[in-house]
Amino acid sequence: MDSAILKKVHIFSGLDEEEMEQLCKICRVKTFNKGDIIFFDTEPYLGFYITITGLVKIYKISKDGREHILHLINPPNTFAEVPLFENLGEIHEESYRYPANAMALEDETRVVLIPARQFTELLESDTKICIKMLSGFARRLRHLNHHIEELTLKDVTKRVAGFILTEYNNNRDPKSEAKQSIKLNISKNDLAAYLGTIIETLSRTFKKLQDEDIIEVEGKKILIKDMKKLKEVSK
Amino acid sequence: MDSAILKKVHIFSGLDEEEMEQLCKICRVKTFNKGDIIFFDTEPYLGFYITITGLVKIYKISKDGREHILHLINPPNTFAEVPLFENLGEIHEESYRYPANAMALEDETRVVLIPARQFTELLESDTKICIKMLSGFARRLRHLNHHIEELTLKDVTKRVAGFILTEYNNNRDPKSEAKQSIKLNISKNDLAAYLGTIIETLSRTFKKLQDEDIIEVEGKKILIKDMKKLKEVSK
DNA sequence: GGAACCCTTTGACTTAAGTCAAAACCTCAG
DNA sequence: CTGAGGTTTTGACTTAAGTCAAAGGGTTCC
Repeated sequence: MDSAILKKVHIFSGLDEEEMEQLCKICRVKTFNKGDIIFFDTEPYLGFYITITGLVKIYKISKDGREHILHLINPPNTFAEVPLFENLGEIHEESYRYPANAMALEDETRVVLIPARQFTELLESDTKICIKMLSGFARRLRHLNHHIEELTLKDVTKRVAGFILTEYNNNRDPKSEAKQSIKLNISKNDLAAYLGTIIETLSRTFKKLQDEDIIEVEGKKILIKDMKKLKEVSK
Repeated sequence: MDSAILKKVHIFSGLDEEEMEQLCKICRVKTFNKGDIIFFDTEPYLGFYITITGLVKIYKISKDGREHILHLINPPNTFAEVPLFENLGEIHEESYRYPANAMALEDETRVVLIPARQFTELLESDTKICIKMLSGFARRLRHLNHHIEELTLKDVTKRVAGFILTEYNNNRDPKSEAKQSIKLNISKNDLAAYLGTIIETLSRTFKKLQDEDIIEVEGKKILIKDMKKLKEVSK
């Protein structure tokens, strides 16, 4: 596989040519279509993944069938690395499983599998990767803490407003000119599961924000009509 | 300070005598009483902490004054290490703050401050510490994921039951003989904040579980009367 | 074009959990 | 012992959000 892609992945950005080549040798590329399962939480752990194109959701299903999305992984990013370090002894045991489910949300979602054993060896020989990995984990921890804060201390309206704002800040949309808008790349059902609610409530919340002239929803496009009010309502 | 204490901390367990001594030189011990603030989220980041004795809560306050507890840190464990790796460039800037508040929950809570700059240098020279640190982060990530799952997919009753069970499994109580019981080391108010609810709801939930003969609450002691039902109700 | 399908919205209803306020309980200092 | 403080429980009420069911709307594929 092409090493140029791996270079874009944060944790590998410090590797030299030789290390890169070694890495390329051990990893396998897979392509998925929308709705395909990358792994279930019942499968033995093989290693972690890197997204190259497309979108991946990491999610759990409750006993009564409700789904909650823990992460949405955009390329180029890693997922399922946590088990690598969790119980250093048990990692090669058959009973060691993935901690959640992963599904491709777009067609042509391409991911790279980095097998656990080989990668661990690479890690042990390179502090730089370790520190990059630590920084990746740190960011994810921050994100999860933020997510918990949102879920426990804020109601759905605040969460929706907050989501629109971070989404807007993350991709100061080059496509839609100077317009203050965002484009959802996931279904509303998935968005609801990510925000810890259900689609009906999400729908009503959008309507409420629309009635108050704060946003305007046209399918997957959300126009921010009153940034000040939106910020106010998200707090 | 005494290096024997630091050795018990997981991430330092692999250090040799010399490294240990170096570490001891740079760190500072502080003692707090119940209710004392260790740091606010408004303070500039100095470094991370290790608990030696006592109990520490890491928490956030919402705009309307509600509190949510992100972690309860028992000795010997670290906290506030995440900022170390988050934005490697900005760490020494004055504007770099702690991400949440930390408060001692018991008298004689002793913690060690490990200053950021010196520790980073140590890290760069030692893969073993890095990997230990990674494993610590991994465990915390797992914990947070689990916490999110609980908060979004389960109601308060299930969360309370789940809390009792994990608490019971974590300290198969040597003090109370063969009895199936746990002892809360935090106030019910704090427990409520940790479970993402409020004290009234927690109180009612305890009562409900009591009425169903599943547990018995006597102040800070909780007796498990029907383990099977408790497990059932936690799912 | 239209049938089949999925995704989303809307409405009516239920329920879990939060709010507010008062009472009960606990414990510790004087 | 007593009273002031905090903590916990209880009760009556409100409300946000979930459930269930039906109707719209848009896409795709023969």
